[in-house]
Amino acid sequence: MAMEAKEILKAHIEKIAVLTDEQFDYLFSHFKKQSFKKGQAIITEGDPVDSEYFVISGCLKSFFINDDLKMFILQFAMSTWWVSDYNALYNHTKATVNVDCITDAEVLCLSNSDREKLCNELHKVEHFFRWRTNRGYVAAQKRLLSFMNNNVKHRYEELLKLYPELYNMVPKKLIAAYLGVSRETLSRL
Amino acid sequence: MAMEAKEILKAHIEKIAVLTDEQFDYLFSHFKKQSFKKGQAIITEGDPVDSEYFVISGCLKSFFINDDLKMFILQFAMSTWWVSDYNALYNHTKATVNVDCITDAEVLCLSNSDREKLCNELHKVEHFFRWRTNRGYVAAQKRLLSFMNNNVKHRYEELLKLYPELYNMVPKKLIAAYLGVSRETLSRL
DNA sequence: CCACAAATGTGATACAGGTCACACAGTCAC
DNA sequence: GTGACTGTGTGACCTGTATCACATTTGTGG
Repeated sequence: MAMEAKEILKAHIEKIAVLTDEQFDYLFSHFKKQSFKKGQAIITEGDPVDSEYFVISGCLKSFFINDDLKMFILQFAMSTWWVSDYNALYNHTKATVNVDCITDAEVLCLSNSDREKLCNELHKVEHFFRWRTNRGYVAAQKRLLSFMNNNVKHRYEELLKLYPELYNMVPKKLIAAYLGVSRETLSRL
Repeated sequence: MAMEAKEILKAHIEKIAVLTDEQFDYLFSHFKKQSFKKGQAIITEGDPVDSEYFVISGCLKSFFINDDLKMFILQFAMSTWWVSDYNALYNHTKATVNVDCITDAEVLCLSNSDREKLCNELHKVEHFFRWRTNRGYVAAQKRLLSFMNNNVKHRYEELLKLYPELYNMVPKKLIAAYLGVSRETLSRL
């Protein structure tokens, strides 16, 4: 099972940066495997954030709660996705975003300082993380455009086409919180 | 004037990555200075995209036109901002996003292949570009949250607080296109 | 298997923002 | 200066979505 996590991370990184076995083992030695139960919190608003998480199995969400206690979901995270409060992580501030588990989950935890150390020591690792953020940036821009351009129904269908597994895995009210509409409106399709 | 552009880029990069003079000169030799007139297009939908642009002076916008010919602004870009159609640039596809000039502008143009070459040759350059995209990613997430959480008036005030110079520099209908509302609604505050 | 909680569906109503139409001011070319 | 074009304000009306209220279904722990 520990082997499986290692293989998943290795396959994920190899698509972008080819590391020797020693390099990868060294990289991997900085990740801590953690298991969480459904509903458990991983990052809580107001706490300091010092790590990011690579999902092995299960489904997490990162979300924001506003003053009216309304929840907005920034991201669902499934196997091979990375998740954290990146604003807090990069700027060393307290979390404004929460991360918790929609299902039981296994993750690999990497601290910010270890990531920076590894990026500094291994050029190829820095290359990997540059690529990863590039992808995240492009995805965020696309989502922004979809928000401005498309109505709720269109965005809902888009989401389900991209991630059909969400339909059964997560409650509709969370999907509504991702789309930025009320659960009642989503229910009426 | 060519000197000025070089100084602006140098100061911008130095905040993150300390290069020797030779390294910076080498880096800089890959940038092409270009001047554009107000209204001129830099990236046009449907064309291939092979460069990104670092703004020295003036104001650009990147925007998307939907099927109903409605315009949505992804980003305004002023001095020291980077702009391109990053989706097309990274994935070698045709542009779906346009970039043009709101005012006369001077930019430094860097091709995708030169950036990748430089990132590969100089670890510190790769570090710089990783940092840059990290910032863009965090900004995009913040904007997404603001879109979901705040009404138009709030977002308008937020934008003007962050970039007061926009109020006089760009027409209100472009600000409306950035906020994702009609110009009439913006006009009524 | 029961009991309670969570999730989901649906009606009635309110309101923010879209759309269309028109007025008027500012800018620019000639 | 005149005419054309762009930018901006404002009224009237329409529509999508939020909100509140309640009913119904599904899930879960004991």
